[in-house]
Amino acid sequence: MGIRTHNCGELSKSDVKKSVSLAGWINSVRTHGQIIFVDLRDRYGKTQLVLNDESLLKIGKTLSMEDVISIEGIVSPRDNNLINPDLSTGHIEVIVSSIKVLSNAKPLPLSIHDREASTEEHRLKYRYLELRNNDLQKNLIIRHQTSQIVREFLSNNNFLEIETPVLMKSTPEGARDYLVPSRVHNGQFYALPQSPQMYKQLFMIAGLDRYFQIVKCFRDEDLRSDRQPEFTQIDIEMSFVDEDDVRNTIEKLIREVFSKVINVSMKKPFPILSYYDAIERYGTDKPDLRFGLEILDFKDLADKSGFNAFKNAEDVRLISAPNADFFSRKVIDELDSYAQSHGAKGLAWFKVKEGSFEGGISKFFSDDLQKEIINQLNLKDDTISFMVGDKKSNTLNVLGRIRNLIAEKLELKDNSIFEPVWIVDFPLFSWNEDSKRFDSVNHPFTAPKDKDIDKVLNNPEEVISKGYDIVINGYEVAGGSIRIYDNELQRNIFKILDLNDDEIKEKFGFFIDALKYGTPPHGGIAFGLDRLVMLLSGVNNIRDVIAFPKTTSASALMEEAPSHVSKDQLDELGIKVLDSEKDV
RNA sequence: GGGGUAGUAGUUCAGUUGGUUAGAACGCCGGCCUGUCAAGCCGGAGGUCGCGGGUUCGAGUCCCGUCUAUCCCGCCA
Repeated sequence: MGIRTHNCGELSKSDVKKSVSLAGWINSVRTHGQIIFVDLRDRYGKTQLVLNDESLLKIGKTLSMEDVISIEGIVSPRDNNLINPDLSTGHIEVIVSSIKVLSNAKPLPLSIHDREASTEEHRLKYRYLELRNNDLQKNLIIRHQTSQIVREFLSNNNFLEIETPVLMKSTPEGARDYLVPSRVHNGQFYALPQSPQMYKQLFMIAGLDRYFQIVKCFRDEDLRSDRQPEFTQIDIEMSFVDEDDVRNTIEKLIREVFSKVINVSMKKPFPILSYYDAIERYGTDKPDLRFGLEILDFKDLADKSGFNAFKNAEDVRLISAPNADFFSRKVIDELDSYAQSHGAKGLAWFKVKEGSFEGGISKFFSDDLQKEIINQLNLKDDTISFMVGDKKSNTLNVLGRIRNLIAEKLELKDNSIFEPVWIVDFPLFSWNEDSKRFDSVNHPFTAPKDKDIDKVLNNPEEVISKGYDIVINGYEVAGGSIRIYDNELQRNIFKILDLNDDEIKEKFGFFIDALKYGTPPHGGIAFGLDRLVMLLSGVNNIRDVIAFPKTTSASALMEEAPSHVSKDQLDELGIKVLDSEKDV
């Protein structure tokens, strides 16, 4: 017999009397003198071993948690009253005939079965131990399945998976680049890709027609619970398509993934919301549609009240939430300070009870005005309304955030529900007040709507783009656009972005050239695979779907990267480190 | 760069208005135990209270600084 004939999750009643060998980790040992029970664990499950022979008992007593052993034995049925319904193998146990300790384990620096019970610092330092945890393994399995289904679906639809360079040219647009020094060309640097954007468009120019890649991307910016310095994109590009073609293909892909990975069927077709409407109704371009709580315009009604702070404000918005009694003074204060931390001067409120206002700023509204408001905004009894008065961009932004916080507190965010929505009609440019010039909202290769092409040079702020994002439960899961395939239009876009001819040539020369030699209309999209897997796994932290994640300060605690390097290495690269305490 | 939270045994935590020898659970080591399944019972070992300074007769506890992790703002086309 080999080290193992079966794994620890597959033996059942039908295997009774079989002679088997198993191997795995000791999950627990229960000694009873003349009989010892051992739970043996591997990725597939747990199997109960029974030791009841003199020589085996002696070894059994020396076993401790996480030792690795192999055994040989006979599968035996359990009596009805001894069945463990919590185990897939709970109807049987293996009567051990021989046992071999393959490897002893020292006491572990963290608890494998209770991930919450350890600090993140420990979990990341001993990640290989944390990865023994069942939940974490489940997430990685979901990630694997997702990749597999994406590959299968796209391959079946004529997409080619093609690799692109990891060492590429630095283009100081957008995020900060990770740089790699060149030994051969001292003083020069490669950059790690923030995304393979230009390469995939070049594939279309090359006539490869449909491309995809599951690919690492790198951005040297500060991190968040859903951001890592290196992350994975499902990168997709197609030729001879318009926005509908891309959206239809991608919707099919998303439906396939959710249905095959977690058996969820999504609505058909996905709703489409314009950027403008998303901001007006939800205060964000990535709205969570699992709940309503839409933001309402309150300016005209507020002006009729005696509340001067609102009369002086450019804009007043209101959001109404159910379950008024839940909102105690304490909860309201918490929401208020959250609003203020995001730039609101304050968060006004009143409750609606039996047809009239109560608490907060109620006294500034006459009885007649209260009735008018309740009717016009359709405010229900037993609700609470929150209001912010400020510049329009602020009222919407703050209430958009308050909307999410309220939904969390009222537990309206059900992780088993998935509400996808396309966000479209983004502006092409946004004015950057700091640098006094226009930036691309998406990236500089995004095409404007055909009807807006004439406005590009004269009224850039009015131009709408052919961009689209897919948002699920408030997460931006994918974003993309139809690209510019006209050399002249691309040059004009660069002009609006305030890049002069020399800069264009220096940064994008090869790309502008490529557009001259016959470029098909094309467009694509890129998914954040990590965020997609977060949704599928029902976790809200990106580290839970990555095998070896970095910390918030972009360190790898296990292998201690980044690290100092030897002077010889630096000399070869022509690099001198300034103000460093240790150069090794 | 800014703000919040956390750091005490191998692990997770408790530790009162500053006061004797810093406790508990799990794990580890030893013993008992033939039906447990997070087994149970008895005993034992195990501590630079993140690090550095200060106040004090006396600091895990108060003050200052610093490091690390985490959440958020800025940032992330």
